[in-house]
Amino acid sequence: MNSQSDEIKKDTDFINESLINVYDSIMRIEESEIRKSRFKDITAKEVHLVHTIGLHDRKTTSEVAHILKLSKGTLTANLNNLERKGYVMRIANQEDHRIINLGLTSKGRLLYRAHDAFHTLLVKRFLRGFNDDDIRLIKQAMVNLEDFIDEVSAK
Amino acid sequence: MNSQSDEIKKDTDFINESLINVYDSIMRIEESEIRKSRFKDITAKEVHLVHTIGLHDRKTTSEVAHILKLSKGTLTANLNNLERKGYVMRIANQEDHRIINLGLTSKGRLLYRAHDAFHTLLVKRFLRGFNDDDIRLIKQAMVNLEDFIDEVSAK
DNA sequence: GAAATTTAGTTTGATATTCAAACTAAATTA
DNA sequence: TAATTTAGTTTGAATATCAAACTAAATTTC
Repeated sequence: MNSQSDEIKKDTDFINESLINVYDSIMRIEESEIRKSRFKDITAKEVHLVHTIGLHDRKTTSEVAHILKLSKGTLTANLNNLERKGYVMRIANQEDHRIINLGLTSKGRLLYRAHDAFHTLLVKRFLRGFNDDDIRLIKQAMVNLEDFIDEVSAK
Repeated sequence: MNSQSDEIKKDTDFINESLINVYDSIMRIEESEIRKSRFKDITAKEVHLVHTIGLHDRKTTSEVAHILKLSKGTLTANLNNLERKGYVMRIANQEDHRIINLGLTSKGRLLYRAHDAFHTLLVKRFLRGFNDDDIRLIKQAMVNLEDFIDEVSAK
């Protein structure tokens, strides 16, 4: 093996370890940043749930449970907490009285935007120094990863 | 805003959502793949711990707890499970009888390698179709991300 | 159109995970 | 040698999770 391919092996190994390490750190930072702000009663998991509800406005409880791959019972418990803390609202569905649609309160939307701003900053730094072609290339790598995930999930 | 920068905004938004989505999926897939193999009694968290112990052989319990950012009590509980299942061993330290060094059993090393093989495949697919320059570029993006994480963690 | 079935969400009961603080035993320092 | 520090475990409390039982509403079947 020559030094050129050694170099590339080192790069792929680095990418491998990085992919493993990065997420835990992001979750931890997200929680600590959010707790420095006015949202002191929120965990990383709860931010994630608020993000999902904000992204999928007025979806039903079952739909959100499916998106997050949580059981309906677990989601009910989480919703109780987030409703009590004033971030999420349950909206009775007028057509079908079995259905509860979910939405964010104005406090919930504030949290959503604060979290979104943090992520925008994160991605800005992730892509720092890259031109448009580079960004397309990195996007393609993420598409590859999602394709792989879909493939393995489907089989 | 012109259509060119619209395009790039869409790419960065995609990368943003992707970064959030991908990890959960990877954890889920890892667990389901590992459970299809001969290691049916293992959770994703436990694979992660086995990976860490494999990577940092013969480290002390406190060192591993620090690496994983777990309390010592939590690690003790996890070690009890993994020792019972036969993946991890506690090795009494001869110089200092307070210290327990951690290592993998041969079954643990098998799991370590199976998990590693899965990750190698994952990264291979992540980098599919890219040349050496592209890979260096993607590595740089991961370095950017780790730098950002370090920066925010430090402050 | 009443009875049976299905669906949406909640409640319940059991199990897992985690942490901080108290604790034990060993090593180091005074 | 006594006091302190260190490494790891135990304990007790708080959370999170799931599957299964349950309730109420809607749909289907006869």
